[in-house]
Amino acid sequence: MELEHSVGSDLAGQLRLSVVRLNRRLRSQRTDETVTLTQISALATLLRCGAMTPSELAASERVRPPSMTRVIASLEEEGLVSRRDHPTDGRQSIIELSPAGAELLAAEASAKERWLDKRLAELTDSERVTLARATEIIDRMAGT
Amino acid sequence: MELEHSVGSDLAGQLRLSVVRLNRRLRSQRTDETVTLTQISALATLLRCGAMTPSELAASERVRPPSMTRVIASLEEEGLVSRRDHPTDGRQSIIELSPAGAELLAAEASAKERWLDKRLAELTDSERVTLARATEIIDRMAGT
DNA sequence: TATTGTTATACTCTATAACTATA
DNA sequence: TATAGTTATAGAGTATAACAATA
Repeated sequence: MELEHSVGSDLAGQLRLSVVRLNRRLRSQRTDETVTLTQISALATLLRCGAMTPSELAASERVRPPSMTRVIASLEEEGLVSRRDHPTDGRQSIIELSPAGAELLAAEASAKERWLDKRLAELTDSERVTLARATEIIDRMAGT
Repeated sequence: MELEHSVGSDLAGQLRLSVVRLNRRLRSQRTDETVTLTQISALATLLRCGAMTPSELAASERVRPPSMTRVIASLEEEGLVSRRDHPTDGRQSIIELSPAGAELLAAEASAKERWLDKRLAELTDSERVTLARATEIIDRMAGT
């Protein structure tokens, strides 16, 4: 009983390792070269929530402002976001998804030749439903 | 219909972002200081599969040998694993979970004060079951 | 004086390439 | 010559601390 509990039902530990290892796989399998997962995540937030300031984007992505400064700089270089002045506050600026950024996100969503898509295609409908529900729960837990 | 499909059913994209963001949270919320998630993952593999060579451990963890060299070196420094000579091949060595490493894993599993445990405690039983099933599916997909 | 954002710097995690030791 | 492992080096991703500009 005690043993079973400590070995078999450590959901936090299991989930933690699963996430760490799948994250590793996702990053290593990525051969795209143009954008990183971190950049895609920021672009997806801009698509979902609309234009916002760097600080707001950092808060949405749960990273610190200096980290987001670097992500935004790389996205600007590649033309995937654009920056405009804040209408009333000279310190702030507004980061907006560019048409190229929106196109890239759409292409990502329809590119079905990637590693994860292939693995998902091998699952049953029921398993995919479970994963879809899990992503909702995870997003809620992570505050995204 | 088309819009709904492209926005609502990109399971790969949703899962990818959920994993990237939860991984970020897990690493940033970690205040332990003694071991990293990467180290815990390696220790957990040694517990589950038993002693093995550095190459085998790298393959199990799906990282390259030089990456595992560094993980093992840090675990050795902290006394969480021990190394012994391979009985027949002078090139190889055997990495084994030490009693301190096993203790640390047990302590991790029973430390219920951490961020993820608190988030999980706020969920319903049904949601936790969904996550438990999802971890199994993910582990199968990631080949672990 | 407080806030927004950036720059400087450092650490973790991971990779590839080159090297050493042994088979 | 091939294999196991390490060392050297680099890049992504993130952080804290210090600074600049504006409020």
